[in-house]
Amino acid sequence: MLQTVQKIGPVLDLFTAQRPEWGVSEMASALALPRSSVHAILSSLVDTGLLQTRSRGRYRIGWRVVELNETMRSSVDVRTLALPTLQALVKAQRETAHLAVMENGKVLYVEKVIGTHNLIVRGAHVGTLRDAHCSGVGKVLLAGEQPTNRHSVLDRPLRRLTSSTIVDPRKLMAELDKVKTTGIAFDHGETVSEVRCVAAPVTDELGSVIAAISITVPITRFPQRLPELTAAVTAAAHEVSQKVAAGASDGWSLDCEDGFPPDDDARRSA
Amino acid sequence: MLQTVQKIGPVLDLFTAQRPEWGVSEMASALALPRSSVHAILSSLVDTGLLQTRSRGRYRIGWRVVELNETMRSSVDVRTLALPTLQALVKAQRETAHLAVMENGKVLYVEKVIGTHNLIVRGAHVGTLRDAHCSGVGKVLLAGEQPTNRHSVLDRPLRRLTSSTIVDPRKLMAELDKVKTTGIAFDHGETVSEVRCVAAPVTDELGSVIAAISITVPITRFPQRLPELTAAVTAAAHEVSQKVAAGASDGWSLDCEDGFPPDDDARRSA
DNA sequence: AATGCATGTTCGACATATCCGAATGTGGGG
DNA sequence: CCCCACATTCGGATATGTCGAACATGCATT
Repeated sequence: MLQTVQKIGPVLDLFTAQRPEWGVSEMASALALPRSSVHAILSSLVDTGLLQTRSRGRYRIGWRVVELNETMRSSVDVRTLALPTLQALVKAQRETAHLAVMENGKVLYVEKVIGTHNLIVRGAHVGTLRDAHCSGVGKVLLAGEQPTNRHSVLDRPLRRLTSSTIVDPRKLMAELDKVKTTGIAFDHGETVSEVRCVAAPVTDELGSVIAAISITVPITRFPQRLPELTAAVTAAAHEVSQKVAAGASDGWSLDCEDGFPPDDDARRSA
Repeated sequence: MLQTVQKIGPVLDLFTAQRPEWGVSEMASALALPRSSVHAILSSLVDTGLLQTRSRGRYRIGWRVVELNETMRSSVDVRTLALPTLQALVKAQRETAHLAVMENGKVLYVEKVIGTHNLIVRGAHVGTLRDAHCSGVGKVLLAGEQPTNRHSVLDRPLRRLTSSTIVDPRKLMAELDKVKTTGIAFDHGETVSEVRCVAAPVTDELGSVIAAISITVPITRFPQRLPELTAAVTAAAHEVSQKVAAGASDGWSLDCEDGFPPDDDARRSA
């Protein structure tokens, strides 16, 4: 493993919406590294385009990220495939829907369609990583993991967020088994007391769980809507799973046409 | 400079919409490197989250990119600020609009709103890098560069795409000066013969050109709409520039609220 | 204006992580 | 069942990153 490359992880972690711009010294003290070392990392990242430096000595995320993000979208991508389904789901149910994937033992929200009915559920922005044990999507994704990977989450202490949060590993394991067999997970206020949610797994052509769809409602509307939401989320998840299995046989074929040569040549300059 | 980090540039370049997935051997031959070296790079990138490996030995772009992209958007970002303006522009003019920035001497399209009127202008996808000398946005961005940086583009041969393409550096330099003074650039079929376009610069609070807005029309509709489009694009560019200058003093302030602790802790696992 | 400080950037010798050929796993097809 | 292609691991020669200290640069204060 290239330890030098691994060093960029903690560096990239520092760039957040709250603090999108960093200087060398600030970052050096944040990472407890010498200024010169941080400078080396940052300037190398600028060179690759992952970072950029508009004003002298101030570093922010670079446009290469936009490029990669777009590449990811236009190749087969759960987000792209799921978005129409999510929108239909939200239109029909009028509640906020999420699409999430597992990222290193945590839940990463990758798409979100806000319900016409309400605007709640802040704190689950696209791009945020959250604990997996206390949400509908989290339990769906955990249930779909190999037992080995489950343990990597279950072995460390489960943080309590509300009185309903499952903090006992044995109880959580039992819950996950139930989710695995029923194909549906609920969040009975395990993250935020007043919020309920229903989640279902998106699978690939081999049946592995690759993502989760959820729909979120305030506790007040939950009981009477439970059956309908469960059906709708399950249906949506199945629909997306089928699209995933169907594969990328869509219209991404021809991109570069007349007047725009392939342009594989020198992108980097002196 | 960390040469090890620089090595990831060419690797990331390989991931395209056409070929979003790579194995070690394919990439080793594409890069003319030993398999073991490529493997080291790839597995390190997986570790940072920039890549992921769903099926064994197959590498694709990782979710970290989504995270960074979203961070970029939610911090002050030309795209976010410009989008409403672009949409209004498109709605009023019914023609396709683009937002582009300069990336290493090339034009990078970062936002695009398709006109209700037509669906032309393929080949300028969000995320694509194009030559700067032959488009409206390119000339606007070049005109806004420091003379030094201008040269890095002007010094290498200017590729001819149509009969109207400016390939003489002296003529281009004159054109850029005109653009600089008038604050508007045109593309008279310099990229694709049948396509005309009007572009204007977006500036930051210091007056530096940081992006360009353009509106694109087929040659048939160009003459009679020229004055109107020029005015509209100029107005839109000014509007976005003011938003940029106004800064991030919007609503990005509070993100994490109850039930969602900051979560700066261990994201990486063993 | 001039001075000082804080921060970004460069340099070079030492320590160490990377490189790459070869050996070892691993999965799929004949 | 065997074989092949590919991904992955291993280890010693060597190129590479590290970090303190010097240098440069921009900003704020006197």
